[in-house]
Amino acid sequence: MEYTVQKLGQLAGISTRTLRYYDEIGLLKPARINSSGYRIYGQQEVNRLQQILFYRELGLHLEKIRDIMNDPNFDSTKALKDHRENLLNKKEQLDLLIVNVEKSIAAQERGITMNDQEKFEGFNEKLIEENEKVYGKEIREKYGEDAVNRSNDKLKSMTVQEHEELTRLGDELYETLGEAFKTGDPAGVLAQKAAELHKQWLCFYWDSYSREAHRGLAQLYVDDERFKQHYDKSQPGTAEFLRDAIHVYTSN
Amino acid sequence: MEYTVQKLGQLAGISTRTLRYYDEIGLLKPARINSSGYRIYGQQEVNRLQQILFYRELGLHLEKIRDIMNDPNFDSTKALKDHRENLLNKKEQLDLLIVNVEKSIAAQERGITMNDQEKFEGFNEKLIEENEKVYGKEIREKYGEDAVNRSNDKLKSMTVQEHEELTRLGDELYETLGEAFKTGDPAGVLAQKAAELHKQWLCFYWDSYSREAHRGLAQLYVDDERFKQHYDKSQPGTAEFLRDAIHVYTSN
DNA sequence: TTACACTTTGACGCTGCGTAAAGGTCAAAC
DNA sequence: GTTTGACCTTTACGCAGCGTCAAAGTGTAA
Repeated sequence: MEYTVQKLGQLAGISTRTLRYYDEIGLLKPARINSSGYRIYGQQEVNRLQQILFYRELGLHLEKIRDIMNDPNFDSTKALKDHRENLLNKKEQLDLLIVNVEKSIAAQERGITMNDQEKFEGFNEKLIEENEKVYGKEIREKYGEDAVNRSNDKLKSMTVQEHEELTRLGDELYETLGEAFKTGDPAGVLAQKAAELHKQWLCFYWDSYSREAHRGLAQLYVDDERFKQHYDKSQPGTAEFLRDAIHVYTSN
Repeated sequence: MEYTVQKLGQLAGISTRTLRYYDEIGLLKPARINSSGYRIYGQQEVNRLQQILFYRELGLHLEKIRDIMNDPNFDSTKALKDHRENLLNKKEQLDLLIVNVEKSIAAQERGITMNDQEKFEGFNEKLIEENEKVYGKEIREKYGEDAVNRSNDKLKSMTVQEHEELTRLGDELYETLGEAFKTGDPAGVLAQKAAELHKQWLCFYWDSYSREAHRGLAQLYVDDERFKQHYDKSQPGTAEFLRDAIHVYTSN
């Protein structure tokens, strides 16, 4: 039985392009070329193609398949075992990924519903009002009217995405800070990471950053009972710890 | 704080090429370009890059990320949920693949160790001897000396790969035949597939195929007790079933 | 001034084909 | 004999996400 590209393609359920490609890379050469240049495949090639597709379904790269099929000395069992290792690694990574994606979804759902634009637009306003009511006076005294106004403007003009990121950053800071606190070392890697995150978080509100202002705010967190309560919520002493970490951070 | 490509790359742990690519596709544009054409990134870009890398780690395509980040109305929770679906599908496929790879490894290990070339080289000889001893006389009588010799030559010159394929084909035939037998219909899809597999299996031994010879062999399977025992091993009546299936197969 | 590290744009390469484009071939129908 | 229409051929771009030259300009320290 002899086959042209299309017939063989139909038999095997693959495209003619695939067959020409396999010829090109030397994976499956036709039995012969007829006088018009047509590729002609025979029974052996059908068998070989079956074997190729078998390995392909197992997810092996074509180059690997070619190695296996061209060299009879090639240890195909070992190749399959290696391949299984790869797949298991992939699976592990994939599982991790899925867990992370689910965490992210949960984090987003714990927060605001992001696509509810109406609610959101009101939300920023409310956040500012709240801010004003609670901390407005002190901050205005400490940093001046202009800075606070600029900060509020920045908050108002924030997009949903930026706001989402801010929330995420806040969460990450909170978590990192919690971990860092357990180490007890404000100069440690984790604590310094927390300080860096805090800086980034700040940069959402401030249009200019200075070490002094950063330190000052850190001190405020300790001095002001309301800030302190926020940070000490789960682990008392966290506000002081953050201040110390920021102190170290701003000294470098 | 301002960053050039390399500084930002080091900060984020990515290459400068990646940053230029992200600029090119409009995913992350620098804050400004300096007089010499250098890309200069600011704090906002660092934040945005963090967000980008966050999504990238979750395995989202850059285009998707761009959509999410550029359009504040974009429902990122939905995007993540879609993405989770994709990942779960991938996981399912991957699990299937792993099972198949493991099956294949087991199948290979049930058979001969393929990379033991020495053993194998002897193996073909022994297979022929065995063949000769058991069936040689009848087959020679039925099909003539030449055909048998050609068949034996073919067997001897077989590569490890071809032999492996032959074994696999035999296994597949055996399984398919078992399934087909349960249906009880020699003209059914499964039985016809078994007949086709049997033909392919034959083509390893025969250098020319004819329907008549195929039928003749099928009849031999029923008439000869030793062949019959081989096929009837697990389900009595299989030899007759195969003969009937081949009869139908060779009539089309 | 020279060396050296850094930057730019431009372009090819990787996998496994899909998808034209531009042109020959073959069998059947007119 | 010719015209369809279904085949076949080679050539080549496109895809994702960069890695990796190459050629040429820029910044800075010795």
